[in-house]
Amino acid sequence: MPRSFLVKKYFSSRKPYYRESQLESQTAFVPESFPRADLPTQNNSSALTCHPVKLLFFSVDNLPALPSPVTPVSLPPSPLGPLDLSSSPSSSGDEEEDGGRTSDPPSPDVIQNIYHCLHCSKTYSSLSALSHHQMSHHQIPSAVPLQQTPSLPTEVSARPAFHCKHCPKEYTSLGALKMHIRSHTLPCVCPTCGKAFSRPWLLRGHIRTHTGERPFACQHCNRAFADRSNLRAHLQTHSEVKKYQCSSCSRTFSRMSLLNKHTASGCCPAS
DNA sequence: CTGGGGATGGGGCCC
DNA sequence: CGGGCCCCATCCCCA
Repeated sequence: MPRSFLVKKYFSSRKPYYRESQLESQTAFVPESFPRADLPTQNNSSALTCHPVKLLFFSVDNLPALPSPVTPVSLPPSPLGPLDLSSSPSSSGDEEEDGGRTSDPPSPDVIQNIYHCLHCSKTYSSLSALSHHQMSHHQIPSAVPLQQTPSLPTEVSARPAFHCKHCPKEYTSLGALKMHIRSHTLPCVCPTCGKAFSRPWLLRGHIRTHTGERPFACQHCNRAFADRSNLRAHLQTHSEVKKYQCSSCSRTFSRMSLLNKHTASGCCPAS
């Protein structure tokens, strides 16, 4: 479980999948505990919900163990009220992908106008707003890795570089960057427990943990798994010679992690 | 401590 | 270009 992660508010607008154009962020988030009954909207949870909701940051300390619908933790009321992370002085648009989040969860108090433009004195309440604003400075070499803009238009660079405004990562294609940004925005929200995911299929996999569905069956035994990767890992246990082999003692392991542990434990001091 | 299962994240590729 | 899927990797927990 991630040390900390974002929780988005769940809104049941029954949108099949994340479609930015059709969503508007609704709001009211219900911090964990996801008392669905208390949700501002009638939840209809059958459909996978995947939309760009605005989120709140919670540190692990505040979070309930999300995967389990239980453990309601009483989160501190959001200092943001109806969160409006993405709107800000000059932010028009541009909130699609981020809704104002950052990869490293800022403390909740970070939410007021605390995003300062390094190029001028303006401050914004959301990263997206700041980013949007900073576009106007994009001629200036960015001093911070916050831009999502291709660093090329004016200055030529050998290859395009699309920077994530939430973290230092950069990509050579806009598509890759957009995909990455979803890991910050987590647009896909589980209607059952409220947990948010970056991609619809991740959410689907998660939903199986609620439904108990296990579509991936092992042909060698009667076990079944909810995730193909786990089945694959399981299949290794049926194999005499496993996929991961210690280069020193030739012992094989079903998982890389087991081989790593083995190596770390001292079998292979050399490697 | 080791091995295995459960859950999840992310890049890449294909359609 | 975006959605969906594959594959790989990792972390946590439990027997």
